[in-house]
Order: sequence, then C-alpha cells, then structure tokens
Amino acid sequence: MVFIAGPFASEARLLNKSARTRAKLMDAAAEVFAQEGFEAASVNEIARRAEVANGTFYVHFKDKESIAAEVAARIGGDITGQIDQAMAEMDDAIERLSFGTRQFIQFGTRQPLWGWVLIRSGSYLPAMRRQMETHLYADLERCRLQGRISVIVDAFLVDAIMAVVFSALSGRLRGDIGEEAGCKASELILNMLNVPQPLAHEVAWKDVELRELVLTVRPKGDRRVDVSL
Amino acid sequence: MVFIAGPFASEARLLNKSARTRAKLMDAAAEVFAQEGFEAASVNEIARRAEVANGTFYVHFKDKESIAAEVAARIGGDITGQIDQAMAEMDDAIERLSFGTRQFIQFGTRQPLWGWVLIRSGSYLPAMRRQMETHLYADLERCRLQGRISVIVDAFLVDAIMAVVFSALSGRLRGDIGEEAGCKASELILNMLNVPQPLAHEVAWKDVELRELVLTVRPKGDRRVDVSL
DNA sequence: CTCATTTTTGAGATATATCCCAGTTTTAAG
DNA sequence: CTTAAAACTGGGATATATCTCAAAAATGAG
Repeated sequence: MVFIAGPFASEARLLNKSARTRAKLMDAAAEVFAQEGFEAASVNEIARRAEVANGTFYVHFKDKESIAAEVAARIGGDITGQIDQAMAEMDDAIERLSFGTRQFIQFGTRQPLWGWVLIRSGSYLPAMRRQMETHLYADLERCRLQGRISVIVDAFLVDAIMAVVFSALSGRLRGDIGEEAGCKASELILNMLNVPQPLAHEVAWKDVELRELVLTVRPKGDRRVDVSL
Repeated sequence: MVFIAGPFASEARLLNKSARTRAKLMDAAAEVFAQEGFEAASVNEIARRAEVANGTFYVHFKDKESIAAEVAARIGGDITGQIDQAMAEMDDAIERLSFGTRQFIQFGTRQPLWGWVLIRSGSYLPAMRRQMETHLYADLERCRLQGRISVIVDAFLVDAIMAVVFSALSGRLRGDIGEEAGCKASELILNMLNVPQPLAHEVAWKDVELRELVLTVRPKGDRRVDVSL
C-alpha cells in the first residue's frame, strides 16, 4: 500500500519525526472528518489511517476536539489569509465580495478534502467559521462605506451570505452543479444586497483569474531541520 | 419527576399502550436529536428519556435510523402541509413565498424542539428536506408563471433559499435575533429573486397573521380506542 | 376473577471507543 | 559505536453502545 501524503504531511516532509507524525495525524483527521463527519469520527480511525498506533495519537493531541480545533484553525486562517492576499490590489468592494465568494468556492471544489471539512464541520468548529465571518464582515463594511449597498450590515446578513456560499460549495461537491456555481452564488448574494441587477450580473460573471490556492500550513514551532539532498 | 408529554405523546394519549410507548419514544428521539444531533444520539439515551427499558425501544423500532426517518417524515409532511393549507386562499406568488418563509421560521421558533430537529438533522434526513424543497419549488414556479421573477428556478436556487431560511431559524433559536428574523429573511430572499426592492420590503414586512401551527401527527395505523370520560 | 395475549423488562453477549502506560524502537549527539 | 533522550507501540482497564431474549408484568375479553 502506497502512502500518499496529504497536505499537512507534504508540508512537514523535511521536519523531524514528531512533526511528521503529527502532520500525518492531521491529514488523517481531516480525511475522516470530511468523510464521516466530526461526530462519527473516532480517534482509533484517525490513528489507523495515519498508520500509527492508537496510543501515538495521544502523544500529539489531547483528544478529538483538540486535533479538530487545530486542523480547523489552520485551514480557516490559511484560506481567508490567502484570499485576502489575492485581493490585495482590489479596491472595489462589490468586486471583492464577488471575487472572495468565487475564490472560496473554487478552493473547496479543487480540494474536495478541505471542502468537505469546511462543510461537514461547520457547526462543530466555530473558530473557523468566525474567521471567515470576520473577513466577510470587513468587505461588507467596505461596501457600506463606499456607499454601494443600502442594506444593514449585521450578523444576520453575514450568516445568510455564508449560508448561501456553503450551500453552493455543497452542491458543487455533490456534483449537482458545475463550474458556474461560484458565479451563480455570487450573483445571488449581490442581489441579496440590492446591488443593481445589471451590475450584479456583470460583476458576478466577470471573467476573473482565480488563483489556485494551496494550503501553506506549517506545524507548530516550525523548527525546520537541515537536510542536504 | 413529572413527565411532561411531548407532541407525539399528547397525540397518542387515548390510544393503546403500545402506541403510547411508541409515541413517547418518538418524543424522546426528537428531543435527543435536537439537543445532541443525530449522530451523537444513542438508542440508550432515547429509551432513558422516554422512561422505558432499553429493550423496549427494539420492540417498536428497528434502530436509530428508522425512528429518525419516521420522526422526520411526520414533522416535514405535517408542517409543509399545514403551511400550505394556511395559504390556501393566497394567490399572489410573492406573498406566498414571503408568508411561507415567515410561517416556517415562526413555527421553528415557537416550538424550539422541532426547530432544532429541523436544523440539526437537515443533512441526515433527506426525506424531510425534500418535502420542504418540493413546496418551495412549487411556489417559485408559480412566481415564474405569474411573471413576477426573472431568475432561473432550479435546484441551486431552491438550495440557496433553504439555506437562508435555516440560517435565520438557527439565529432565532440561538437567540441572536428577535421576532424580525422572519421578515428579514423573507426580504433577503425576495431581493435574491430580484423582486423590486420597494415591493420586496413591503411584502416582507407586511403585517400578516401567522397561524400557531401545531403538529397533528398520529401514530401509524391510527386505530383510536374508545374511551368514556 | 381467570388466563391467554400483549407489552415491557433488564441482564448479558458482542462490539467498539477512549485513554493510559510500561516496554520497545528510533533517533542523533558525542 | 554507544547511549540517553525522544518517539512510538499495542495491550488493557474502563466505559458505553447495540441488539437479543427468556422471563415478568400488564392488559383486557370472557
């Protein structure tokens, strides 16, 4: 059986053994959470997939919650950070909103493992959600300051938008909808904000170049080990 | 400890013992699913709450899935049926949409037990979801036929609207938002459909009389027993 | 009241989970 | 190579779950 390294393990390839095992466990955990959901996942199963003994898990993590929190925090922070960076040059709030939505949905689609983690553990990992909400909130505020939208920006609106985004990603992952999911979701959201229809349509379907986001997570206390190849 | 009868048990009050026990189990199951989620719920816990022995559960249901499916089907069918009935006289598709949304959110709020069941088991009980989607789809089609909306009515749109409705109900149950949740959600949805803003606002916030929906579920093979009071 | 039928009971066989820890293996510094 | 520290192992104590079944209790027709 060939062991195909997941994102965390790939990242940790050159680190010391402890970090590599830790990373393998995090990959395995993400996989199990994605496939079986957070509640049904068991520490045993995570260890089995990581190909380490049962007890090894507890050397690295206190329990299921703690590994989940760590996986989630890394993913959430990394994605939103990267999307934010990809939009560094963008000033138009409406475009930012649309781009962020499409970029996020594309990420979850291209990396279905993470996509499922995002969806299936949404309610169990509030930390990750909050991270994304914060970024969304910032862009909505920007819209308001630029005088582009008239609706009230509050937690209710943020929740509703997130719900639409997740619903689109979910449909995409289930295969119910194709490439256009991002554009459609984006248009619905702009409509929701009362952006004039023609503009909403134009921005949502505009031909933008989405980046191929890659997780750049690194194990805690990243003391990289010297390696001469 | 006073045993407060849940919706199913109340309904089955006058039936034979078997039906009453069955109903108690269904109430308990709904409660546990609502509080702990479907996956974390255990048959033991359900039996404990129903105040019957562990083994009694298996006299009435094959397993957790089967009781869940039954609870879900009854609730879903009953609610959508009742909302549909409450709208029997309404012809305007936009108003139907708004009313249905508000009525649904109010139901889930007034009967938090069912509200949580609806939210927490959404992904595990596709039967219930499909029931609601069908009704929503019908009203959207009506909108289109009446020439009131221009957006494309497809599964994607239905999913997005459902997501907003659930997000609103969830916020309401968590206490993050008050009475206005229904109106706000309704307005956002009409915006999403590109209903002219003034109309969307007017319809969504219109002072309508929402019915106090009550579940009228009945145990299978409802052979009511004669009782002289 | 009697007694066959219906319904419930709860201990127990089996399975799987969590978490611990004494012992073994691996690592890498000297 | 040697050796102490670091990392890993896997069996086991404990807990809890599912589902079964022989026995007990409740029901209600005659």
